[in-house]
Amino acid sequence: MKDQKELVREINERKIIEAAEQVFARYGFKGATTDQISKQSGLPKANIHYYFKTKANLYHQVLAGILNEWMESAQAFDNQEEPKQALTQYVESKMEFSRKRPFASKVWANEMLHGAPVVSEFLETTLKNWLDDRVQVIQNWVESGKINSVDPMVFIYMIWSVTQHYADFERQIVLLNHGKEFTDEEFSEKTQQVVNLILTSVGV
Amino acid sequence: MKDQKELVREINERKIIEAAEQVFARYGFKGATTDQISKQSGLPKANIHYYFKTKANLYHQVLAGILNEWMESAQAFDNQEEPKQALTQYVESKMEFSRKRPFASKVWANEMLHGAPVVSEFLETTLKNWLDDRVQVIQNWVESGKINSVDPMVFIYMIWSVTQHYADFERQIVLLNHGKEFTDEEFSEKTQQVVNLILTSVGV
DNA sequence: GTCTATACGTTGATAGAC
DNA sequence: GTCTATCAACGTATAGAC
Repeated sequence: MKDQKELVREINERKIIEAAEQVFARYGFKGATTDQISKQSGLPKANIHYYFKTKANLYHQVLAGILNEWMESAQAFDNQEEPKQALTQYVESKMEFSRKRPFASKVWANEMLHGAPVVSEFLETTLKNWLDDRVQVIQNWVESGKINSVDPMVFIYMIWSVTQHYADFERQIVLLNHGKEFTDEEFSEKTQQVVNLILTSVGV
Repeated sequence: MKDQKELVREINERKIIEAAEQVFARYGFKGATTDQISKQSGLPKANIHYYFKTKANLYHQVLAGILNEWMESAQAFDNQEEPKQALTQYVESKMEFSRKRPFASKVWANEMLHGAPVVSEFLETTLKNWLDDRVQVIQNWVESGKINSVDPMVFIYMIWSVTQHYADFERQIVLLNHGKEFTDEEFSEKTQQVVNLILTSVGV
């Protein structure tokens, strides 16, 4: 059984991580201040340090949570055998992630942009392994004539960049759309367009 | 005639702007320090302030330079009438920009990621106008049956995101490539793959 | 576990000699 | 125009009362 203190700890840690993710997304690691995170979370600044010791450690934990979600969405690639179904499901899953978790995507993009100082090891191991498997899947599709001949890495990077663009460059997209955000319906239409472009690009 | 002092000023301002672009790309606006910029430029810190007054002003000027280049590369879209030539030239031009000016691309991406606090006005005016014209060109291609039916904005965002990915996510790409950077030849092959995918995606 | 007050380091910016 | 020395502001982190 969890006692009350553990429960309080869990709730507060979650509040702080959610607040931190937003503030890191908006201002970057250095640009974010513990004061902003405390105000966003509704808890006093000293408590941030009580629960997470340092700002750097808090950032690590925010990224760890994002990595988990990243890998979950990656599994959408595997639930189908045929390229059309697998790719459709994967692209839709990536677009949904951009829609639902724009802060997470931005924190990730920011980390990459600045040289992945924290997640390098994850990229070289877990993600590299995931990628090698997927490259093989795509290679098999090519060899069995199910999709056009294509460099699998270039193709995967296209999927990543196009889908993540809707989160990371959200502000640019809004400003180029008369300052209006997409409705759910509009975003759903954009998603279908993206799926079509990606499927067509490899002849599916 | 320029006297010697003006010449010194020009040379030093250029040195500082180039240094600043690199440091801002690596660490973001807040993460970059004037001390790092001074060391990178080879000039003492006080001179940064002598020439540019404030760090914020220096950042503005770095972005202004990038905007100019952005628009220049944008013109590659107009030099050809037919979709195949126009798109090929534009995508190659964007890929070349990512290759030659990765720091510029990263500073731009960082600015977008954090809500475009400095370049919002440019986006809403100059870039919006450019975009509207290009949307019309693509719409005409669709209506004359030269390319598949497609949402022009989705298509343009695909071109932007895919090409810029090679600069902005450079570190991720290197880490997923056994830590090896692309040679010029490899990058040229990737460029051709990207061109093919984008042309094929709209049936060209 | 919560929170106020504060110490300490870092960094943007300037003064003033050359 | 150049550069060293220094200041003032800010932000992380902690001490210690409750």
